[in-house]
Amino acid sequence: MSGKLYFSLSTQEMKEVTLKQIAENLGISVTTVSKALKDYKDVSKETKALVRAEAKALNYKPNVFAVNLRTKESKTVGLIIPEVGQYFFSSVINGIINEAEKHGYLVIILQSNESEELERKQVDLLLSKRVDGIMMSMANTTVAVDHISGIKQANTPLVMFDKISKLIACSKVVINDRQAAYEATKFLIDKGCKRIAHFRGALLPQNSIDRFLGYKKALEDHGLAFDPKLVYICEKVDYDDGRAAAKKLLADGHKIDGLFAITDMAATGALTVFKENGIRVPEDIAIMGFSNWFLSQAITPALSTVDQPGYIMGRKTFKILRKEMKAKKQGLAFTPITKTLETKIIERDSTPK
Amino acid sequence: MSGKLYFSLSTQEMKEVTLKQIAENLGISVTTVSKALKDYKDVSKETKALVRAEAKALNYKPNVFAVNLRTKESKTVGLIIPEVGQYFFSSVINGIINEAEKHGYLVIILQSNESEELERKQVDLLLSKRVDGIMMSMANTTVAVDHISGIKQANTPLVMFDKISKLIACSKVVINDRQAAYEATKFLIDKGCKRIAHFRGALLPQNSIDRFLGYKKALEDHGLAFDPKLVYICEKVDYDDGRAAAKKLLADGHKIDGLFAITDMAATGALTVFKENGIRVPEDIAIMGFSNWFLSQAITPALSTVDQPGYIMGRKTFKILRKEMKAKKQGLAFTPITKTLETKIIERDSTPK
DNA sequence: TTTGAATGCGAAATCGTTTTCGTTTTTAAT
DNA sequence: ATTAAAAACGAAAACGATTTCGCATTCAAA
Repeated sequence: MSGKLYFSLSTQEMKEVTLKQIAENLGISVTTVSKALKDYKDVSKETKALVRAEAKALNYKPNVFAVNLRTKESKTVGLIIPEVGQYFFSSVINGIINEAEKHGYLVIILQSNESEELERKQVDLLLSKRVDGIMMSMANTTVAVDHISGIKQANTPLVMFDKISKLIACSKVVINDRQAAYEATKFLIDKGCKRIAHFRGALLPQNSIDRFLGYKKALEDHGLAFDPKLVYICEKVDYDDGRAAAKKLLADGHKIDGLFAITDMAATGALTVFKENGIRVPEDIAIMGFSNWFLSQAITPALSTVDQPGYIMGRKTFKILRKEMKAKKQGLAFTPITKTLETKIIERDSTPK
Repeated sequence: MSGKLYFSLSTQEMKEVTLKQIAENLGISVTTVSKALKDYKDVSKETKALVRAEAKALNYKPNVFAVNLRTKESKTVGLIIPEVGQYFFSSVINGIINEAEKHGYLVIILQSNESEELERKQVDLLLSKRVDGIMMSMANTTVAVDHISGIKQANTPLVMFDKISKLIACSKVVINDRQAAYEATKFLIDKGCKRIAHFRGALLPQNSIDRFLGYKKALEDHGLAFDPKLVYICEKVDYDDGRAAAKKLLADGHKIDGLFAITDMAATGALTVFKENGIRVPEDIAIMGFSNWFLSQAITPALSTVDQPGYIMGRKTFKILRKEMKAKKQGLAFTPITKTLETKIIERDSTPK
């Protein structure tokens, strides 16, 4: 496999193929070459054919850097999420990437790791990269949102999803967290639960608040007393948080017969703790999760939960962003759209039949 | 909140701040402004201060499109993986993004969905976007690899990880799948297993082959007969595949006392099927998974497995890519590096003590 | 044959930075 | 006062594509 056997130009000396190159080869102007490739009507059929053939022969690829500069767009969009590793977000990413690719857009992904400071940096980064649009779901810790309104001020299309801020006037794709939580809690009540605990998320994010409010309202609407002592906070809403909260609940000596956890992960954590303590699920305590995480059916007992359509949310988010980018390009005004996606209760074995 | 209360320029009329703008305001040349901002030594302290102040005042941000065109680099790298949703890959992504951001690089993520055709398109896309480098893990179905060697031919730095091809001369970050599988199997043997089944991955990917070979070798080295009938294929190596394979194994009537599955997901699927059929784990059948997926400790019994360091793999992958990008920039030659990461056995409850 | 409109092509200006070379000015040395 | 060296600045040419004009042809109609 000696290198000498192969025809190869040193990478140093091989020049990129440019419009100029093609023009020279054909003895015509760069202008005409450009127009021919873009199918302008003031170029003859014959010339077009010639140019295309030559372009193909030389394997011409337009220099995006130059195109970007001229057209002022990059066909690239940015996405800021708290964490790639959270299953819900990875399914959103999935939807976004697939939809974006379909329309020739590439996606730059950044994660805030739930930090407002990082989130700010990332907005700056994306803006300075001059992406054509930004999609984001806020970090839990974000309180001030001026960096987000900064996106709009920079005249960059923006769509928020899942963790949104009511203070920002932009398009949004969400679920009705309050209603979904209400229904999940009501589902437990309908199954006969009388004392239902809630593992909520951090204090700040809107959906954490909304799910809590839905839970509370459901209790009140059905004649059950709301007891703030039965509400535990899961900062990171993950498995370990769920375990910790469950241990605390047990240590506090509260007698409950139902639990509504803000995520399937937290619910799973609680489930294992209950099992370890000889508490039967669903006989002693019924559990409702939230998200329909793909493995909630794999644990024992399989988790009843609320289906939160991440993939669809991702696709919808990009679709709306694209609308806004299009409008901007055409100099048209764009009125923000808010899309609320449907959720539905998934009944499995962690709630009584 | 009437708009009239605010000072605001219509987005149409507000011009971007450019070097020219600053130069005019200060009555100096664009050249000097550019140099001042880049801290050239042939600009006086005073002028630099002036320029910086003005730049700050106008909130000047360099136009990356122009910078890209001049410098021929985008400070953006591409990443192609089979699926974002697979936990192992999402932890790799995590490592890559964090490391990249640290050095001012942004990451464009594309997923092949295990399709060679898509993978080809994506390589093309990334190349035409002129990313500074590419990181990739191959799709299961990829056989021809000319599109991958095309990356090197385009003189674009490339690092492959996890699912690599031996046919490509590029840097690689991997684990020793064969050895890890050998150790996992040996672990089962040491626990007393005599008839060990293997749920392998698809036929093509190298790591699927290697894990199978490690399994086989371990059997042979320890006086156990290798029985091809005990090897089942899990095409997508996920939960459902694991369930399907386990059902098939049971239906085939094979008596086994151990199972080594190619992923924790497949192992979990098998585990649930065994439990459903009254088979005790680990008493009747011991199970070893692979990857140390974060929830393998949440299922019952907690899964013994092989820890595969995804996050570290991601970081290392980007680090090597950066070395290569640096070398290219300086016109230096670069010799591909292959880094093999350590794995380790994690003992939990799906194997006997 | 002349006029008018099509039709086909290209020169040149942009997009906003970077960088190479000069040119000018200042400073230090003789 | 003269000269050499150093310091500070700018003109202009890239980078590669897009697009607006204007200038030639060609062709059909009168």
